[in-house]
Amino acid sequence: MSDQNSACRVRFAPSPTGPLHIGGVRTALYNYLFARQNKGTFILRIEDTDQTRLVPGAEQYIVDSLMWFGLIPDEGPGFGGNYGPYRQSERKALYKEYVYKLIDEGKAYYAFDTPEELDKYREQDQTFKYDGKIRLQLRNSLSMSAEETQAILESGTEFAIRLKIEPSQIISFEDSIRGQVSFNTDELDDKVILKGDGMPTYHLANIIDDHLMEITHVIRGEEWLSSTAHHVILYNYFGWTPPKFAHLPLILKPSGKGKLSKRDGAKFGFPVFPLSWESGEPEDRFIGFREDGYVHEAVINFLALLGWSPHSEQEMFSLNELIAAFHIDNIVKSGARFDIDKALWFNQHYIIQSANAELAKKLQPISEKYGYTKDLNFLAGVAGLMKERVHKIDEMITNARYFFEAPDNYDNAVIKKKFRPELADPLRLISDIIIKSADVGTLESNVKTFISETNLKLGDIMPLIRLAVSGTMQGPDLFQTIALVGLDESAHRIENSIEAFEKICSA
RNA sequence: GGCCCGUUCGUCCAGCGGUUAGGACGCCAGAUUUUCAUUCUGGAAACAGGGGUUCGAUUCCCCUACGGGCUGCCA
Repeated sequence: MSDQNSACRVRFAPSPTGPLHIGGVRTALYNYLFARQNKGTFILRIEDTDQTRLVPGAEQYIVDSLMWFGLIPDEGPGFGGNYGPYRQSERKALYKEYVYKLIDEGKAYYAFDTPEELDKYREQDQTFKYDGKIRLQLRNSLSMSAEETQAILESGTEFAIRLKIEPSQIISFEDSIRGQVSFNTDELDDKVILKGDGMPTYHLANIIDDHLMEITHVIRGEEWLSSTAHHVILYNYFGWTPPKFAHLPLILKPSGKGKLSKRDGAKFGFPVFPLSWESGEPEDRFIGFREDGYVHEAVINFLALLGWSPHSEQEMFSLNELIAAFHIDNIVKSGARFDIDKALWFNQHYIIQSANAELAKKLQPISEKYGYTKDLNFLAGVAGLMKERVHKIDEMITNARYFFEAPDNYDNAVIKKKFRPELADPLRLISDIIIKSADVGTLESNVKTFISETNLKLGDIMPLIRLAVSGTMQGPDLFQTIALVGLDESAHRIENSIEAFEKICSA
């Protein structure tokens, strides 16, 4: 139990630049599980240092998403806590104080090169890197005299502050998932740590906040592994002890290459965001798992197993079971392809497990979308009959429209195979029996008795009744279906179908 | 290009020197069922390649190949 730590504090630190990606949800989940298991603290920190990429509503979306999954932060904006503020934009002054300490100690320096100049260098040389080999040829406080630097600073020119990386040193750290990872500082560039607008970059803000918020374990995506060397250097420069790092494998596209991205949802036909998102821009609309008919338990279970293994044969985990079973050592090293079929399978399982009344509540807005006005009681009935034959909530309606309106067409192939003119009369009689039946039980026995007395086989007439009532051969128990549709309504549907059947057969 | 990380069935995971290489999703077949679905049973399906180390490598080391990430005054 190497990572057990009763005082552990972990954070989920998303950037509010758009809806929270499903990979981000998994990162949040692992952090949450780790915190809960160790009786630690799960912190939400909003990393909004890039003012240009800030998207209104994104922060709220992040919070809403976490709430939907039940991953409730112990500290964070709107959640309280003694280490705030939890929005980096509100901590701006704090970072400056630290950055100037670095300047004073010669561990960072002013850089006056404009972004445009740097772009030009990169255009000319693909391998351009702002580092110790080249910095004396560029415009910064290391290449200029103190007077010159002072003059530029006093002129009010915008400047950045860069981290000064010392040459030829080996920076290594222990990653809980990957083991020892090392970098040679010769490969590292002098990262900008304070931008022209006075905001820190991720690297600076991140380590200052993690230190000040007493974060003990940094559990984040693998895309941060490369820059961890810079972070370790920063910790060293400040004389702080770095937290433990764990870099999670990425979630990859189901096919093809690269990590799963926001556009992949539309491309592959499944959601990549927890909740639906709409910014106003027509191109910036995405359906969420919730709106697409997934239940949060399923998404969590699926995500938990994408990159982590319980080392047992157990597949189904509630959030509490995950808390008990989770362990960082069992996180997988390699990237995991996103497989929507598996998510669908989990979803089906959790839908079947759900109480009908619960499902009815989720069904109501969907049914209204289709113009149906049925009460929760009725919808619970639909849920009861449909839940074990759907993968998504909405399919309880889209695959069973016959509970809400009479079918407007029939499965012709079956009719042609099963219908004969002699069956018209029995169908009419059955229609009568249905109307006169008191409840499902008597309905079923009445109809079955009639069928055997008429010397018909169940297989001769049942498919036709089913078709008459629902239009399709796929569906729940016929008698229960009839009962829910309504005895009178079902009887009418059967009467009305006879003519249609005759027409189909003569065509 | 450079650096870092990775590589077991189509996919997600087990395996941590000696196994008939295991489970799950998906797929196929069968049973049950008035249909569909659920459920149950069975089946096909993998250690990237090459060198070492070892009595013995899927397991340890190296190389190659492939995949991924980073390489921004984005996070």
